[in-house]
Amino acid sequence: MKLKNSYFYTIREDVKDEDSRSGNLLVRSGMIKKTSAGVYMFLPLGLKTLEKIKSIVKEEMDRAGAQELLMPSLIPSEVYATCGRLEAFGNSMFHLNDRSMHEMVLGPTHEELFTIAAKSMVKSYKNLPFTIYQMADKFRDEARPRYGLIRVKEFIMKDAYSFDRNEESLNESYMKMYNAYKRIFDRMDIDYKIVKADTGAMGGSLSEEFQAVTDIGEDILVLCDKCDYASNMEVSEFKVEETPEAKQQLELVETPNASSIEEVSEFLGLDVKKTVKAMLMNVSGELVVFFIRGDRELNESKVCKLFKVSEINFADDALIATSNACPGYTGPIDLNAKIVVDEEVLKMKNFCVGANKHGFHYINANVSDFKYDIAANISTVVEGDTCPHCNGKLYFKKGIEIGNTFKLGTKYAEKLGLTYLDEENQENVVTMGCYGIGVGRILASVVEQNNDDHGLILPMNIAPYNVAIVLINVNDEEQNKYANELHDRLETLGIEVLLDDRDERAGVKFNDMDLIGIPLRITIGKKFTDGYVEVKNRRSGESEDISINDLVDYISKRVEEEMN
RNA sequence: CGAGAAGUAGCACAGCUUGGUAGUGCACUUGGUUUGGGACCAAGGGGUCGCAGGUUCGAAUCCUGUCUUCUCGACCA
Repeated sequence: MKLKNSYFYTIREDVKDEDSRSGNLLVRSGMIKKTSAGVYMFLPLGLKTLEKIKSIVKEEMDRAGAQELLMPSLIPSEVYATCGRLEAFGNSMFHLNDRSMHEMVLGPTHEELFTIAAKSMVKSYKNLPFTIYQMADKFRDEARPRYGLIRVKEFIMKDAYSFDRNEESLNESYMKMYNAYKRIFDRMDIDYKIVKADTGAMGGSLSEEFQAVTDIGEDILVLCDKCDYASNMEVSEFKVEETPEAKQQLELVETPNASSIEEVSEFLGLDVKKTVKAMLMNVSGELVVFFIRGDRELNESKVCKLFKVSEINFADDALIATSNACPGYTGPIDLNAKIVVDEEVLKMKNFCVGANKHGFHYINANVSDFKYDIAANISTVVEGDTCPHCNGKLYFKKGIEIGNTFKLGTKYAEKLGLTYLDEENQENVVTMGCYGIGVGRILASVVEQNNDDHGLILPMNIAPYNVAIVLINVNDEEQNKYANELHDRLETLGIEVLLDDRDERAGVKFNDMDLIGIPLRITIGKKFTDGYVEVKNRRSGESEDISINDLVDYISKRVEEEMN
């Protein structure tokens, strides 16, 4: 590609519209342009980069034996109504009507359509297993688009779906995808973690997220400093230590004006970890009081799962008044409301709780001093907690979800009637898995993890071009001729090359090539008369003079070395 | 959806308080001097001041409404 007479521009300064490093660099390098909040154009350079990512994903999908197909984006609403997802998605789905007022939506994800497609072909156990996938636009009306390509309303997702006769076979299909995902992200040199995640409304048995580690990540990853335990904070476990302490006698103490946990622990001179706090919540209209250790937070997703609801809220005064709970001084002893205690509390000894009486707490309380309805794991991990698998300490990092693998089970197959006949002529429901990758998020993550003051630093297999040729003096006929020949020669060798033949100053060209992140740069300039050109590595900044006799071989070798 | 801020040339911004018909830097065009890390000089082109209404002899400026964008929160298979 030659820059003269092609679509190419860069922006010298940061734009104020972008709130992330990657968003800014992608806009400034002329790869993308925002059309409205959360919607972007992919310009030639950006599309080329995106296509590189897509082809790596496709290669690995095909290697894992998956077949590509393409689903429409425009879908009748009924399709989503069948599995109750019209409500589940709510207004994050785009709705529209066709001319005869049929209700349609723009697909936010495609479980239903893939299940319907599978029905056309699955009759017998002999047809299973198989995996199909697509690379297609998804539409989600995000409340708040953010961080460039990270959170957008329209995006390209690779979504794959596996179909198996049972859970055991699903495990095999799942592992194939899981390993394909590892290869994909390894090939792109992404710093990522695989974490256990919430199965949420999808209701499957296992969900794992592939999270690119970056500071603008929206998820909190819980990691162990000793073993490979990794989990999304939403579902993270931690080990609860039993305190080897003799039970002491329950005692009512006066705690005037000490209603918050901090105030109580300070007033009584107690470690916050020796206190238990109450969370008064409204669960489906009923008052439920949760008891957790004083320094922890209630984990909303754990609670939602426990009660099989989609949301919980704080209880209002009217609801609290249905019990003898006393906000600020609520405790489990003689409380007439539904009580849920955290499993951690079961192992605590001689702790402090509210006395359901204004200005009073109990100290030296123990589990045997009160009754409860449910004991469950309902609190959120904090940094420094003990790893549930070893004795390591847990620490946090932020991540961007770039991939998700999910054991769906039979939910969609059951509702949509996807069944097969087994060897005994018995009808069985197909077991499914689904596997997503956000292609744009990969690009954003790669940029977020690979940049410097000059711009992007793209890996060889993702960069839109492998090599940039900077022709310093376009008016030197000999050099101009050589540059064009070199460009053509490299192209015939299958190396993607960008020739900067614009009539610009050297500094402008250098800065532009740095900004768009081309891994190797050949500079044809003053040493050309001695038969040398300069080859510079974008990432290391190292450069060396190479004889034009060895140049093509040298470049081929360097490109091949860096290509994963 | 709740709270806050901002919309003026392709980009970044000034002007608004105190109304008088729009400016700076970068980018762009032409000429000249330059030429290995975002050159300099000179002359130019480009703007319904987000949109609609109101006040006024006169509105980028004051008032009302509306749209959009950004920030914080809620939401997020």
